[in-house]
Amino acid sequence: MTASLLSQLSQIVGQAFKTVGLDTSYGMVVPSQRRELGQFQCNGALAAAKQAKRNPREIATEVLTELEKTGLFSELTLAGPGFINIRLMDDFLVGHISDLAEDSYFGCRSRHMPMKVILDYGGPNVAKAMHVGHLRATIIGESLRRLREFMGDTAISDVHFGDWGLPMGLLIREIERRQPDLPYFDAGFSGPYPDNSPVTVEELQEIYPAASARSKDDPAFLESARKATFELQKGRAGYLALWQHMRDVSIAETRTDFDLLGAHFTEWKGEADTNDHIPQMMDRLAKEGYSEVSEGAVVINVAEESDKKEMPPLILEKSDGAVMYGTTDLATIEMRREEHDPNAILYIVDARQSLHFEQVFRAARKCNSIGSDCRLEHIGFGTVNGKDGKPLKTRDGGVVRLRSLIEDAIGEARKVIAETGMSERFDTAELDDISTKVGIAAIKYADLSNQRMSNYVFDLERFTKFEGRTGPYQMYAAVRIKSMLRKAAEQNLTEGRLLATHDAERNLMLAIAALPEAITAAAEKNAPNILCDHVYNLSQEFNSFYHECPVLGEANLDIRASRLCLCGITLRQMEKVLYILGIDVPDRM
RNA sequence: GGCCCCGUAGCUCAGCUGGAUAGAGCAAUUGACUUCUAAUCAAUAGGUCGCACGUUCGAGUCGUGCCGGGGUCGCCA
Repeated sequence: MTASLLSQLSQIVGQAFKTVGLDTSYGMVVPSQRRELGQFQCNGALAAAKQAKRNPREIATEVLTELEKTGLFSELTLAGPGFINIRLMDDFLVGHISDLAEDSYFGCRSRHMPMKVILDYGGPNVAKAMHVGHLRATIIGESLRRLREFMGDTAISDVHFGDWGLPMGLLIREIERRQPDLPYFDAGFSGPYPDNSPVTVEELQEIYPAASARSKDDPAFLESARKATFELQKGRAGYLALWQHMRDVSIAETRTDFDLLGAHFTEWKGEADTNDHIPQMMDRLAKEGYSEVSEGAVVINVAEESDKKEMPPLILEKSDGAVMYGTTDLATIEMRREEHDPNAILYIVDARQSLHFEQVFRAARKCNSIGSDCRLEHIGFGTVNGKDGKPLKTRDGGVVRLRSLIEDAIGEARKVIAETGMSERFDTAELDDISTKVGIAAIKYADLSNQRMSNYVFDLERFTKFEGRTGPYQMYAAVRIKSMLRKAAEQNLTEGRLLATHDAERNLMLAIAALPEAITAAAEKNAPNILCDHVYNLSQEFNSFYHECPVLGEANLDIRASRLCLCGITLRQMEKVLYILGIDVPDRM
């Protein structure tokens, strides 16, 4: 496996520092901020000077002398207070890219210790249509899952269905209020219950808001819903049967959304799956003295002496006997430990739930629900806002459904595609396919390219402009390569040994070589926007290359074969990174 | 009020462990299509990095304090 270009260079420069009596860590090399001065730079002489109390330029000069001996660099200069600017010999660069071409992971796995990671994202709820709030969780979560797989980790993704709290009681009572004759509410009914759901998912989506509203101005109704929730959790047969129906139709509905967004889950578990585990967990926590009764509820005190902020206890059992999502979250951690023994559990959930997760994580540590070697991390994200800067709403103030968001994007894409005159070239089926891919890519790239924690403005017109920093721009670059390679194949042209004959080629190679650092940084910070930056640079360098360097029409056969090879590796990397971002590239557009 | 997140070009946003002249995209201006897809490329212009102190040879980046926006703070998820 090939080490990344930067790590190789850092090692070489580090060795030079060592030779002149300084620590190798000063040899860290980064891409140059000023391309006209070099391809890479090392600022270590400044830091070393501080430490050794010496003149930085003096140190840099000594290092330069060592580096010149290697014969790997075509240009080495000392600039400013002690910056070392570096340009590589073409052979070195070309050799490195040739090595990468042999590695389907472009050197990204070379220093990574594979681990087992559980990603918890998506988080749809029974009866509620998926809405804007689920967009980021799904897009970011899926991207992080693909990133993990790319790095060689075992990635387990769990949709963690919201199917066990008070909303279930509200639904049961509201349905009973409307259809009291259904057998589910008759405690004496001995079954069997009907095979078909008494409610459709569309009905549920109307019933839930109605029930929720009713609970707010009818305390008796709320009370009865609490009781129903409790009874459901205790296993009342009729309620369970009705719940199962509601859950089934809701899951079926969410699958459509997840399919559209390309989200893949290895597990379709939910809060309810913890129900059998909860009693023994509660027993243990009580017996070992972790939980206590406070104001009629069973809680775990998670405040610590050193806390500057207020830290409310985690409530495991409400005074009415029902459990809460903190309870199921804690139980889920224990069950995941037993089933998977993961190295990390990542929760891709709205940043507003950070307090909740801090409570749960503290409780899990305190109660030894999970080993200290397992990372627990809340990967929060900001809200999706409208043009007014406030969370996105429909015109009449309602919740924006995820489906309509996606459909709007595809519609917008279709419109722009029609304007380009593409309808002349492709048939309806292909146009549909391209519109879908473009629309989804527009949404995803716009979402992922923002820093996770920031809120962003959802502006379809801007996302689908197809100019500049958008998903479609990247797709377009990839499609151009595909088209060229197709033509090359038709003409029986073949790839050949890589050469560097033009700066546009060198710059493209440098962009390709930068992937490992982008992958590492993206994984460390759980930040897909770093990959968006990378693929954007790659597309830009390719487009420059495309304009300046003819490929198929190149007269020199060695250069032509080399350029074909470079196009091939560019496309392979582009498609891989776009795949991690969840973006599919059509063959033509 | 406590705590968390955000504040960078007219707009939308990047900025890695503190380094040279703070970067992209959109919008504006100018050039490049008989040419491998112009959904592209090349160039110009645009800035008191919210404010003030502090640490440092050096701060958008680190520390403290303010200001502005958003979020959150015990039986919803």
